[in-house]
Amino acid sequence: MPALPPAASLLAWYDRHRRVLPFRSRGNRPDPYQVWLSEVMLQQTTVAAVGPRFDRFLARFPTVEALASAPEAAVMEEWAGLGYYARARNLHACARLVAARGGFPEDADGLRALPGIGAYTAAAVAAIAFDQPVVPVDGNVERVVARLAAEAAPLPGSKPRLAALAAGFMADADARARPGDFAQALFDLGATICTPRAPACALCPWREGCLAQRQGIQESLPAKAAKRARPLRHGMHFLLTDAAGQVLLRRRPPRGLLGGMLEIPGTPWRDAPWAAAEAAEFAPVPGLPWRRVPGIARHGFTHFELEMLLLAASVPRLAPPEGMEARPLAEAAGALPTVMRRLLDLVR
DNA sequence: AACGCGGGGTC
DNA sequence: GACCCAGCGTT
Repeated sequence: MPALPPAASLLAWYDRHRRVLPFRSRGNRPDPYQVWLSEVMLQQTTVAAVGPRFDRFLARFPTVEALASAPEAAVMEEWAGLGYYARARNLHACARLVAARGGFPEDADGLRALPGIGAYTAAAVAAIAFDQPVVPVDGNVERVVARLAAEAAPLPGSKPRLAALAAGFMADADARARPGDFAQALFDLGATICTPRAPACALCPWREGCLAQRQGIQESLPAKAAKRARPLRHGMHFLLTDAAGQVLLRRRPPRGLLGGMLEIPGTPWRDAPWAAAEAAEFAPVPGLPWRRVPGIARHGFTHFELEMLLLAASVPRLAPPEGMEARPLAEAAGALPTVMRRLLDLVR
């Protein structure tokens, strides 16, 4: 293992340059509920996207007990637009377990056993909320450590080695004295100095100890395995409204893509485009005179691109079939995932 | 170990 | 466009 630079240099930099963030406590002791909630929201989600949503979520569910006693549909609706909806389902399940046991476990192993909490989140909550001497390893930390050590092996294969290197920081007494600050200092360094492109090495408190910077290869690290191309899929959807301005929505199956979220009824998403005639069998109400809404709604998912066409019809009064519900069109967007909002954009 | 799982910011 | 983000659960 190469020598790691001193934690004291990073902590001194952090004390001068730390970011002020909505979900980061100011001086007072952090609330474990708020730390946990922010860490789950921040999984694969940018700080800018989480900021306003964290405040809104906290206003609606101020404590873990309030979240535990809420209906799951209310939690899913509050999460709408944030993506990775399994997070919301696991968040709710986790809140119930924590409320039942009277509080969060205070060590990483105990946290790791809860739904939606993996190695990263367990370490982050343990360090930030409970001062446990652990180093959470997220994308920022992987990048910082890969550069410090000039680790040439590509991700994700190099994950175990980078995690082992990061864990080595807790041998430094200065890091061990302030585990929460040290973790957040690593995040801030990765977000503002040791960035994926064009890192600001001239401003880095660890410049002297960075092997990649010394070799001039920092911009090429961490190496990553090539990704597969995303295929294009097609769908046709049915916007059924009534005279009272209600729109017909359907609840998706509880697991899988957009699991548990509301949607605008439609065909399955497949490789080949749909013709209106063959899509008709998927219409929520048979025999209506569907008319094509001009335009194509496009949306990108993690592993495929989607193009959707929209058909519209109206009835005097909606009578939702089993598994569906009617909502005022004006408020439907707030309850729908972004991919479905793209369809509503077509009728505006 | 590989894959499924959203959406948006940024260059 | 391509990359990446305070990753997790399943297989």
